[in-house]
Amino acid sequence: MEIDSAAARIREAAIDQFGRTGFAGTTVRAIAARAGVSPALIMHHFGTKDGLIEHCDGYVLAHVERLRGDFLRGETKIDSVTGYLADRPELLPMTRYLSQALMAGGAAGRSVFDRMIDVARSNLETGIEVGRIRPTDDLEARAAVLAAWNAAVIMLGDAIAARLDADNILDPAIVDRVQATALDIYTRGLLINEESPDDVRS
Amino acid sequence: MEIDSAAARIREAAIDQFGRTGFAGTTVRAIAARAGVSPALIMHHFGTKDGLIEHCDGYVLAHVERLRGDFLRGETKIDSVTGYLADRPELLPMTRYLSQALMAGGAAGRSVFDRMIDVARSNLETGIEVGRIRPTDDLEARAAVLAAWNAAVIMLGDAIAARLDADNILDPAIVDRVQATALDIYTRGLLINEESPDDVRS
DNA sequence: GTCTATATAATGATAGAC
DNA sequence: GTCTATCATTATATAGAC
Repeated sequence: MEIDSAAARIREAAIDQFGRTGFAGTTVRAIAARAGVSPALIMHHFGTKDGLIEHCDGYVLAHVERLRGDFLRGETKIDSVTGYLADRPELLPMTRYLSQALMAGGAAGRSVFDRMIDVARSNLETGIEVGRIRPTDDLEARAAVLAAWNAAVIMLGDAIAARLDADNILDPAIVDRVQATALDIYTRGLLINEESPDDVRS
Repeated sequence: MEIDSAAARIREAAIDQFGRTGFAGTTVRAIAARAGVSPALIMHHFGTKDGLIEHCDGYVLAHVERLRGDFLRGETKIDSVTGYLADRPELLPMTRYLSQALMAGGAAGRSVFDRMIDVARSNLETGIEVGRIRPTDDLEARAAVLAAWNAAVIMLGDAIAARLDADNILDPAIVDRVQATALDIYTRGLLINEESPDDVRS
């Protein structure tokens, strides 16, 4: 599929629109209008609306897996998280898309979340082995909670950003503040003595 | 509105169904079938589908505010979080409903999340004053992140529970494990020295 | 209050021209 | 590959009987 072909424009429009208004809340007409094509062309290329969703699922999944692979193989030079995100504007609509997939309980969302837990667990194990992360009795629960916390920042990104006076969660200033806040808690904890956690929960 | 009146049954069915399949993904027919009434009766009582959503928004919001008020006034005797949840089975569908509202970006979801941040901030301030919580340079960011983390456990509850071999996030065993995990990190932190946080993020 | 029947609009999908 | 025109279905919403 070539760059800027009609099919590619449809896919980009679909990822963006599904990410904004959800799967049930997005019509193929809305996607067609945004892509500047007729609704019929979408059916021509993808068969059905579900076919389009499956295609988007696969595309987004492959894209994030590829970025992750590049990073793991050391092929990505990352000076700062902020700069990394700025160089990849497609990540904002894609994170929104994945949030919707996560909530819809569909195959892609569930697969992504399971993968996030696997990755968190694997990183925890490595970190514990080399002595950089505290051991735990319940590794699976810790991996699930950390994966959920990371997903939360994506899913509630717009609400968090709005509260911190920015447009979206990938705004450089917001990324820095959220990152520093999480790192601070991960490094030094939050509570001074071992009281109830209710104090920080709503 | 009396207990078990048709309007009450419609409301319960609506909260449950909206929570499962989202606002756009839920039809008034599906709600009517679940409540055992005709679709027309829903329109009779609530005018439009949006009217029904607004009613549910207000009902859920008022319910959680009331529970919170009871707790703050010391009128709720809580032996354990597990027992508290077991005594209030309506909280499971309501948390699902609020998750959908949060994702849909609607008034209720946004209002709940803003309120969660306010509560987190207020609790942080109190905790810092009395010396039980470490101070921070960026209280607003910390409050937003903690609120998002708490919301995450609700929004991704089903996926977390499935991964930990349970049916839903309010399962007693899961509540205990998730609670213990969060408390552990809040109390003792996660990282042993001050390395990059990338190791625990996906 | 509650129903059946129906109007009206929007949606996913198809047919066929170019 | 891409369109216009249209179908069949489903959705919200209304009318009016009981």
